[in-house]
Amino acid sequence: MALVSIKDVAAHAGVSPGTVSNVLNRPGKVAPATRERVEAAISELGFVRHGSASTLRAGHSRTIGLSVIDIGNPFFTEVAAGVEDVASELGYAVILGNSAGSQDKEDRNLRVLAEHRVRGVLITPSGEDPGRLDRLRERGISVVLVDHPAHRPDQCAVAVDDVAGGRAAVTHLLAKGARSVAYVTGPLTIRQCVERREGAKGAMRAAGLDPDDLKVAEAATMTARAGEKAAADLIAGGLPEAVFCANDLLALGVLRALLRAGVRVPEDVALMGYDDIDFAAASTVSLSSMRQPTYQLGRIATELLLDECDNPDTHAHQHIMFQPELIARESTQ
Amino acid sequence: MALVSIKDVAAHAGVSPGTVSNVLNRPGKVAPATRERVEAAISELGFVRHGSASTLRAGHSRTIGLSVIDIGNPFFTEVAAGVEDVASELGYAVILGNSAGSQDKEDRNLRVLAEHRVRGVLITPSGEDPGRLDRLRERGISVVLVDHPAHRPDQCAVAVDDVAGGRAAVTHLLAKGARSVAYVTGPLTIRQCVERREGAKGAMRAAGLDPDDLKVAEAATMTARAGEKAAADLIAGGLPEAVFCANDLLALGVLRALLRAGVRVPEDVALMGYDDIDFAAASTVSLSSMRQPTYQLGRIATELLLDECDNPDTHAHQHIMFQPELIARESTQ
DNA sequence: AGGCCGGATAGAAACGTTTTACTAACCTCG
DNA sequence: CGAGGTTAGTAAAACGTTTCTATCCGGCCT
Repeated sequence: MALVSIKDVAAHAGVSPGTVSNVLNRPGKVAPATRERVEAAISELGFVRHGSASTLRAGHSRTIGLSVIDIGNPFFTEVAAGVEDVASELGYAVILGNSAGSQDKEDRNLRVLAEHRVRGVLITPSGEDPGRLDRLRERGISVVLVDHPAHRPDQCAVAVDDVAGGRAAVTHLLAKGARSVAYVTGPLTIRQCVERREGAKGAMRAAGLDPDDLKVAEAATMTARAGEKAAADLIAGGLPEAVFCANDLLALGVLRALLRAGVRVPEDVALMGYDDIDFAAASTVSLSSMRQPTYQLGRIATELLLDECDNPDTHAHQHIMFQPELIARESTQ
Repeated sequence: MALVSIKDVAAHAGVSPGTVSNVLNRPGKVAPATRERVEAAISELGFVRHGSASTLRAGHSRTIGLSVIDIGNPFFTEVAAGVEDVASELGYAVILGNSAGSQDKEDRNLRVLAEHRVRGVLITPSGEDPGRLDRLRERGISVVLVDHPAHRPDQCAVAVDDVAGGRAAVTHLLAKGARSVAYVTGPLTIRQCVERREGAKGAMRAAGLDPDDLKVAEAATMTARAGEKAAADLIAGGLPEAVFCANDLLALGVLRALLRAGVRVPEDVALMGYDDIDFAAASTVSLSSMRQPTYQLGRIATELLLDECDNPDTHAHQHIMFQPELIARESTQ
């Protein structure tokens, strides 16, 4: 169990521990001959640097945190893939936190990240409490918001315009002839849900309809199962001509419930999702959706975060806002 | 930036640092009055323990590693959700590694985990080289295999019987009347792909067919896109009466390509996937599949790992093998 | 030739915990 | 009433790095 330390390497190579450290961190500062000797010793002894000791002394780690709302949602999975790719390219480890929509769980996760002295945190916040994130910043942990606009100017954020997305979706539904529209949403504590609703209302207003006629059905979670339940309520309460869902998971659930109830899509009810996850195109009735640059969201957020960490002087905070893209498929033919 | 340390807390509470440490780690060992004083100081000063210092001194961390083959695959996502839930319940952080099917990337990830002195590693190995895992064990890092049988007796593993799964799937296809079967697989470096193929051949043998008549199409990755490509080859080479895919992602791709080519499923070709991801039931033609206890796989593997870490004396290594379950849907009607 | 300079390395301190003696005070009981 | 045991807390060492300062040495300049 007595693992080989930098001292053992030093002894084996006939140099001081400081020199080994230099080989590891500033190879330029050490004479080629010595460097080779040390490198030989390292591989001979199978030395692996003790990350905690390094973090402790250096004051910062090569680890970042990623906190998402639902790791089961392909949207976040794809974000995570982008994050993981960049982090791994730059030698950073990623600690994953799944808030499952609960502020408590998110707080617990952030605490764990703080204890680990992560270099920075990528987060899609579940609520609207910037205070907790400010506390991280006070501790020297950079924060980049993912799929969320910036809370403050001196902060990076990568987002997609959800109001525009909601507007485009419902405009599309109305253009297909629908006069009554329902909005199946996740918890209205989630910003994305609220903004997509505002966009939807805007579209109705623009079409000369009363935005308050948008029938809103709030599901407890943004999952297919919750979508099925919401659709049942919708069916019971009288069906609209079109349904806009806050994400594709909900939409797939709604679709399943509608078809089971003998409702034809899109003939009886037009249906739109959001996110354009891979499975939207493959579903029973292929699903119209709003596409977002998901993988890019993860990549860019991570690049911004690591730039902020590694080049604090030259780093310029950025607020990036992508525009979503409408993908029309069978469900709104 | 000078964060508050255990010494500051000690000074503020009028005790020694050792006592603060005891409050943190063995609250029973310190008198209630003192404990309260220390706890007050902790929250007053906003103290957060420095995980690296703790890891360094204590010799072990409260972090585990999770290395999967493809975080974009809902199968692994669900495993990850199970892992994350258990870890978070027990106060462990999870470092995520995505090997993307590459041994190199997996090696890099394992190295990062070793540097972090993680307590243990959960891994679905991409190849068949137990040596690298043994090296982790030599460094005192427990390893639990996920969705993979044990390499050795003194090791925990949680797996699902892939041979049985392949056999059940093809038996089902043959029972539906198919005489010719194709197997669309991912890289044959992946054990699951090989074993499901063996099961498939076994089913053919049992039905009095020549197992070598199983037409095997190997896709480069286990994604829907690769499945589409494989299906194109299949169509070009003459269609079998049934197609068995090594996972649902491939199957969804095959389905898409077949339908686009005007092939009816299941009338012209019966189709089976594997994993029973949520989207299998929602696809254009709902997909028959082999269900695995995915979330449980993650939960149980993590419980075994943390038991091995926290109770090394009483821990009994276990090799758990689940049986998959056939879910018949439209695609094999 | 003596002083100086700069490059290469050694040596030691420090990072924030945990843990191992160790002490002091108090109790118990013969 | 004192020996022995228990409890509560202290002080100091240790974990494995990084980093700062100091030292050494060879060569160059005047």
